Amino acid sequence: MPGEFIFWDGDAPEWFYIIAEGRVKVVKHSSLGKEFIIAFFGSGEMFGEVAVFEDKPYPASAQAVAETKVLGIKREDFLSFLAHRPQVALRIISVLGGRLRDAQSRLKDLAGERVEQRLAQTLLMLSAKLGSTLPFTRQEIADMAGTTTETAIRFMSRLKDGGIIRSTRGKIIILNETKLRLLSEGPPQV
Amino acid sequence: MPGEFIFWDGDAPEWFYIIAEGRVKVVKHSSLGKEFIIAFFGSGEMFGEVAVFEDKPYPASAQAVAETKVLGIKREDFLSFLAHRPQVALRIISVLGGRLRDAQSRLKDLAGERVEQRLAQTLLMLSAKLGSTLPFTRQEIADMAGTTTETAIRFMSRLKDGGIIRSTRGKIIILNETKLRLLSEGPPQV
DNA sequence: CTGCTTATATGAGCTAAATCATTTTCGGCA
DNA sequence: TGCCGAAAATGATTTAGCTCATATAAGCAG
Repeated sequence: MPGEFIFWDGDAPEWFYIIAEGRVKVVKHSSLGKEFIIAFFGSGEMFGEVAVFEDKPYPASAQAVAETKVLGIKREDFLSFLAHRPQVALRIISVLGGRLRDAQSRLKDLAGERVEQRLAQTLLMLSAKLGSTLPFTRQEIADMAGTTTETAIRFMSRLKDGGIIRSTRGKIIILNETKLRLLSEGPPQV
Repeated sequence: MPGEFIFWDGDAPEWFYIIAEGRVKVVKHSSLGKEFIIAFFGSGEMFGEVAVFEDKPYPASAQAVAETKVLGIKREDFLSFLAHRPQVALRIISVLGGRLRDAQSRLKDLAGERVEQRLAQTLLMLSAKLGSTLPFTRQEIADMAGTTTETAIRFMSRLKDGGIIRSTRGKIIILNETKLRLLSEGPPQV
């Protein structure tokens, strides 16, 4: 069900999940309860692996966004399966590597770039994954970029005025990826 | 040699590295050239894996900090070695998982916590890895926490006054981890 | 159609932290 | 021993973006 939690930050990692259908967001909360969206996952993607492979509590919570069906695999079953399937293991290494790369790139952005660029980056990242129509509210975008809803709204309004995006409630359509990329690359250099 | 680069952001990933001796930092630069330190690695640790497993350019640069000896393994050699060593592959999955967990936790901090907490977090993370004596300048700490040198210095001065740390040039000794942990967990809740 | 909820929009301060500027301290080395 | 470059310290000022407050609009249920 939408809004339903699949696991909570801190739970013991019994299961490892693959999404059969629907969409899941993985979130962490700051000390003041502010939500930060680590990632969205869709059909065919796995999540909860970090906890499973390390046998430590889930480091974040997973929440269904749409009507979602997930496939849960028991930790031990999966590990023993993997032990005899080096090719699958390599595949997983590659997926983890990709996620690590993403995370590190976002780290740099959060640490060193300003909100506008982070927001632009976030939109680009999403469009690379999902295409030019993004089913997200400004609030969700803000929670991914590490800013506030108001700031995200203001930025998006400017993008709209500039003809870079179009949008309806809860949906953003990217019209001009090139311009967006320019914005993401820094202040209009003098 | 100290300062020497082992690879640069954007290079093709020929090699995968293990540190025989010394210390290496992995850094990324923001659009304005500001440095962000993704991680420090010491003896026995591997780096450069992300690029190797995905066969994409290195997403960051690696720079020797001290006199350092690294062991380079050719990408293909390592991959074919792994294909027959599921146990090693599992081990690598676990290392990557740990790094991903770290990165995501830092993401949340950068997005949602204030500098003081991020700095405290950074010190705690380092001390968990290296013990209570940390061989870093305030500048390096700042570059890891995503803040400025001045802000890091001011914070450290306060920690010193509070008896939480002691320090000599280029070195920080944590005296009271408990208090530091309190600081990292948020504003002195009312 | 009518109301109700949630998203989007916009203005006006306010504040944490960056920036800029100077000064002091430290440690290695000529 | 005294000099020099890097690290640390500290003050003054500025500003990006957060907060708070209020308003409009869009979708959905009854």
